[in-house]
Amino acid sequence: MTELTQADRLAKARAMREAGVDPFPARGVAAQPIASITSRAGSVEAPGPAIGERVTVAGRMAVPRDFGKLIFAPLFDRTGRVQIGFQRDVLGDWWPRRKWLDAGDLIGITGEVGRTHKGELTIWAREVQLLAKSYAPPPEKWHGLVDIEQRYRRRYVDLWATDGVMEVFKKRSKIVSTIRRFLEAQGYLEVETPTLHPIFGGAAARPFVTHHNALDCDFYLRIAPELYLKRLIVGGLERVFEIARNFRNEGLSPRHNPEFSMLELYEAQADYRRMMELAETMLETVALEVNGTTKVSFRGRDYDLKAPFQRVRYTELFREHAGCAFDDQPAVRRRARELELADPGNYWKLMNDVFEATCEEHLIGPVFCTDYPVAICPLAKTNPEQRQLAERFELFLGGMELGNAFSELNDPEDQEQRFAEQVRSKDPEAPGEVDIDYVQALEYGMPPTGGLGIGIDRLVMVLTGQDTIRDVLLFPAMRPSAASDVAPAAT
RNA sequence: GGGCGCAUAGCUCAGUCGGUAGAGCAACUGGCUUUUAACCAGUAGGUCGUAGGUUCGAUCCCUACUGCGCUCACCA
Repeated sequence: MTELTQADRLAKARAMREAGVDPFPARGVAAQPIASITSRAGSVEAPGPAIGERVTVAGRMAVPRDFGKLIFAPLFDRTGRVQIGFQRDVLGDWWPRRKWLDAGDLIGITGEVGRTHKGELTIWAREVQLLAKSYAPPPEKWHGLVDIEQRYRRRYVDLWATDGVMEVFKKRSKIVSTIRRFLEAQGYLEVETPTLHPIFGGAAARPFVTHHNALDCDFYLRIAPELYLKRLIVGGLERVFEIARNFRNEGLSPRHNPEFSMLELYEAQADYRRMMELAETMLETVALEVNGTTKVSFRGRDYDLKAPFQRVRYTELFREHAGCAFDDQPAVRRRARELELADPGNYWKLMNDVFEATCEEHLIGPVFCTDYPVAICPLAKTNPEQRQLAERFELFLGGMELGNAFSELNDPEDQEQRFAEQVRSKDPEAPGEVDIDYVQALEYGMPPTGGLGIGIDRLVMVLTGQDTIRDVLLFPAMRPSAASDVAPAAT
């Protein structure tokens, strides 16, 4: 036992066992969802069909209000909350056992649906069953869990103790399932590709490294599923998607968690224009499905996810806000010095730093920023009309990158050269060796393909109005708790 | 990694210009059959994050450490 257990609760459990009652019985009760009862009960003026009905509910009991011979206590399950009324004159033999119950206990109640004098919907208990004793007391009833660290560390408490938390995660689940249905309806196949990668690629990020004992070699936790999914396009699956957990060894921020979920999809015969349409239609559909509206409020600003989204060219945005052409090297370098940007040692990286410093704040959106300089797009096809540009876009909302897409580069020779260039750069975020296996896949022929990535966590942030990524992750990354906080080993 | 801030009862917080601490809720005892942050009376509960230092004396002042929050940096 840990310091969370309260002696009086433990003592009650022992008293129960002595009386032949198991505080942790093997089986639960067949209970109806509370919401199914409250929704049928109607109003005080027009009581619905549930009134008078005998029902069984199960859930966690909140703090009881004790009147001596009458006790009221709220009970809640995953669907809702209802008041339970315990009466001495109804409960008979069970009545003395009421003292065994504490706030936070999991109980099952069978009783009649009714109302109090004040009209509150109440289930008047006839049978009470303790389903599991709660040794640790719930958080303070009015303030709830306010310590942010504790909220994340003890999400299992936060989910029911903090208003709105469960709602966010239910919505997250609905967002993901809506995306699956949307893509399946378009003939997409959901696939799973490796998380352990011998070479990291498909994005620019520092990887986590791990070791496989039997093979005695290092693996990287994937930073993106991209290169495996495109192998499947070579394999002829033609339309694939994966909702992949990616791992990037980077700092934490309100927008970054070291492990995060990314939707990536690839479609043969498509290009980045089709990906734009797919992205905006998908977001519009998901918003309507989970929120009933395309309007969202995020970080104090209102947005409309109704398709089509605005489109703006990277190069035009650059000229407008950076004040020079993206390929005017002397001017861009001058601008970078004015902005006091550190020189990354590579012109195109510097140029993109200037872009981020001057343009991203203007990408309120939802907006597609299109036609990136090809030099910063190692996996995207060159625009046939403008050889300096790639067929690529990023989707922004509120200055935050939500998505990234391009017409996939399928020329193996070109791809090999771009990989080789990355390796030469010695950039810690670029792979250390050319992914020959991927180049070989392209040598068999990959059809013209459009690919799209959407950050699921960030999309959930937008659709649920949460400011930080940690509020849409059930268990956000945190430093392991200090030894003193860890429960001592069982004795 | 840098800066700023926080750490006191199970929870939420107050407090001590340096003399080892209080409230509300939760708990416990008693009362109450219509409350909904129930109420009334009483009881109990704290190595004041950890380790040093200054001091007659530290929860308070100083230093370091640990954890967390905000922020900057990092982050396609």
